[in-house]
Amino acid sequence: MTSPAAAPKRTRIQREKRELILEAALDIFSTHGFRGSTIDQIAEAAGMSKPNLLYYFRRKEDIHETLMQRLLDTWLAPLREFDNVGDPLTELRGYIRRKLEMARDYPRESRLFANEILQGAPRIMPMLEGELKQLVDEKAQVIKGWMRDGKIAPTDPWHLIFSIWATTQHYADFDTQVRAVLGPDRGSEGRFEDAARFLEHLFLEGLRPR
Amino acid sequence: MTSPAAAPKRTRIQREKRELILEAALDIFSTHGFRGSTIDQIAEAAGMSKPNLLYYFRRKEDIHETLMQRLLDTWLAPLREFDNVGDPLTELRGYIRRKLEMARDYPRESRLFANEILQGAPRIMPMLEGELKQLVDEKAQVIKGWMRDGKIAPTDPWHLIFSIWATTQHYADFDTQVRAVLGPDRGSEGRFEDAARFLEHLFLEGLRPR
DNA sequence: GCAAATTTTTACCGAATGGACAAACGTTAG
DNA sequence: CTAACGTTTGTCCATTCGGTAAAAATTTGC
Repeated sequence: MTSPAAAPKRTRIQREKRELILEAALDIFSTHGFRGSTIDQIAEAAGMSKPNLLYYFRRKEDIHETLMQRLLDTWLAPLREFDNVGDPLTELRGYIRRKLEMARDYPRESRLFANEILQGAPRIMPMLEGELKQLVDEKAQVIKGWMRDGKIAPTDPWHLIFSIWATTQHYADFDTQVRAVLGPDRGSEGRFEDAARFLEHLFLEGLRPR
Repeated sequence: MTSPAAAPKRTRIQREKRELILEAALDIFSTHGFRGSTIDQIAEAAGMSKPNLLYYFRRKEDIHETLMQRLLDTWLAPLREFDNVGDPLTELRGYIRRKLEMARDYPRESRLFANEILQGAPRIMPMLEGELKQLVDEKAQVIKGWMRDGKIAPTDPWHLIFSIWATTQHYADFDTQVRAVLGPDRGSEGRFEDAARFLEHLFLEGLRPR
């Protein structure tokens, strides 16, 4: 991305306050989107004045950009791990579970990403067409190999990956709807376990009775 | 919702221009969200001046509300249709296909809805907890019946419905990402058919080889 | 064809927003 | 202790935003 030529050399306070701001901004951006969020909102959530915040990040966009860069690093980690070693079905089950855990533990990151994509990915399109596509194509080949070897049913590996993303991230991005439909009876822990069990069944066995 | 006590009695021009505005607003709102969209943007997209637009809709929120009401009517239609008659697996396959067709034919509506949910559903929460929950609970019972009868594998009907929503709407909401990853080789028609074939396989057979 | 009703334009307003700037205040190294 | 540096605050500004008011232009019903 940006060349790390200029070393940032930050003070203790700068490091702490920047973290505070990013934490607050993640809250705000992930629920209101970039344009829907104001610097004032973020500043208030971070417990400081707007000019103070602007001392640490010169522009609103800088905050969003920093957040986005961090997000992408961690976001693709599960897919990178996803490897050829071990039993294919176990590997897939593990990937689904890790993605679901991320939706549970980092819902704001998921929503930040969803917002960006919904708006046409204006800031990360190059990354989607480059790094992401490359990674997905690579993993799709791994899956294709499994299919050729008869280890998993032959079908489209790209759409398989999409469907894993869709089903797991749904629990972060559409959390509001999921909660509203399920009602308050079942706490978030129970919801997570139910979802994990269901998705495992869906991806491994499908719905046709055996 | 709001009592239709006051008959709207609109002129021809009002009917036409309101449609024009709603059409333009759907474009804008679905990609920028409510707060991220401006009246000016919508007015320009509709080919008229801001004050002129405000002659037809007094407030920005009125446009969004009208759009939302229409959306919800058509959005749940496939789930309403989804009935007890006929073979369960056929019924499910039909529902998935209809939802996927909606994602293909009405992606803006899907994104409008996604935006609303992402932001915590501030304007439609009552509908989610009322009408939607009721409908889903009802259909979940139908599915449960099928499971009891051994017509489909026993699993969680609520999460089954979520997973159908997630996988199908993904092709509208994350279209940008899907296109970026698949590349330009395969046109939208091909993408749709691939997705339909894959989802049918996933939901009916799962991935374990037989 | 014309009066009444409807539609469009022009000009404007107050509030919110992203951001600049310098003065005041704290912290820290020597 | 103090000078240098880092941090915070108060004030201000230009722009954009949602929305209003009234005049001008157009359409419609008779």
